[in-house]
Amino acid sequence: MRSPTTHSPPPSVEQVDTRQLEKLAGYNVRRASLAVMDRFATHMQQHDLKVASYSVLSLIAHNPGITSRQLCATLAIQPPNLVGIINELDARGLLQRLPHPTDGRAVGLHLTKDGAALQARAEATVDAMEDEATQHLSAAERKTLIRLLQKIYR
Amino acid sequence: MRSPTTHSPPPSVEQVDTRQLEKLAGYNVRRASLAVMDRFATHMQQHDLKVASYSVLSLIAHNPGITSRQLCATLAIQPPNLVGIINELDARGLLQRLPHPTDGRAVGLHLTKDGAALQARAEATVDAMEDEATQHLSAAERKTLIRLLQKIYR
DNA sequence: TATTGTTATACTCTATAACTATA
DNA sequence: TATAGTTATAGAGTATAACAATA
Repeated sequence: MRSPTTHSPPPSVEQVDTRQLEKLAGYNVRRASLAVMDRFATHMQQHDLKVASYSVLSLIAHNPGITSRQLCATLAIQPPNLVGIINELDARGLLQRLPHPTDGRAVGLHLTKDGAALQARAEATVDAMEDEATQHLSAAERKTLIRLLQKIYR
Repeated sequence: MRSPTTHSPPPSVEQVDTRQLEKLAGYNVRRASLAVMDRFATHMQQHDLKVASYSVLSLIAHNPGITSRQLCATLAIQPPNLVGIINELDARGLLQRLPHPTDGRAVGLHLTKDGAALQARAEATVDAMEDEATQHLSAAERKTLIRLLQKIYR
């Protein structure tokens, strides 16, 4: 109690009470996302890749011939924001643009030999990082977490 | 190898294979965060609040006299980026800056009557939204999700 | 000497409008 | 008329450096 009789000064806070925010799933998802993205970005530096660049590289690797439009829809990226990513990967000789077999407007994206090699190295880094990020989770918990998250955004 | 005799066209993709990304906890956390933040922003529009503004308002409500520095540390915001948020809430008459009882450099933040009223309304909106966002989750699943997320970012 | 709050500033990420060429 | 890819541009959000006042 802070001096009952004499004119008390405005209160100050020592320990911040965050219970109101921390009981929100949204707040926790947001904080976890910030932590994960930060770790992701740090680990991708060794490959000179941004988080988005890795996602694009990975999707092309597993979907040879994928189009820009498909990448945008899958990753929720706006088309104008994908152009720079693709151009940079192209300039680094990591991917190839080939004419689409049936649609003359579209371009099929493929990894070059260098692109495939970098993608494989980056994927190995990501797998190791994933283990690190979820080191406090059991395999079952990790699986549960992913299942519950997909219930939110799908 | 590029077809020596028949010259086949480059392959195209119909259904995009996202299994490689979706097995990553980080990817799912990120996607869920985007979905949640989008919903949050939409719902806060009716109160003319950004996501960050709501967090600040909520923390002041539950921690009268909290300082800018404490807000920054709690919400992982850089001090220069908090200034604008505080100034706007102040200009709207939602908060009051009172001298800190023991530290002459610091300022204690408090909600005005209007600020407290708006915060209460916004909190009710957030609670309703939280129910909507996790409507596909049982109460137990929601609790589990929060626990697992905190294992990642804490 | 360190810390609180602030200004100025820059960098990244994301969003919108409008064009071109094909369908 | 609609769609794929692109350009230019604007707006958020976030980051660093440096300052005045106070500890």
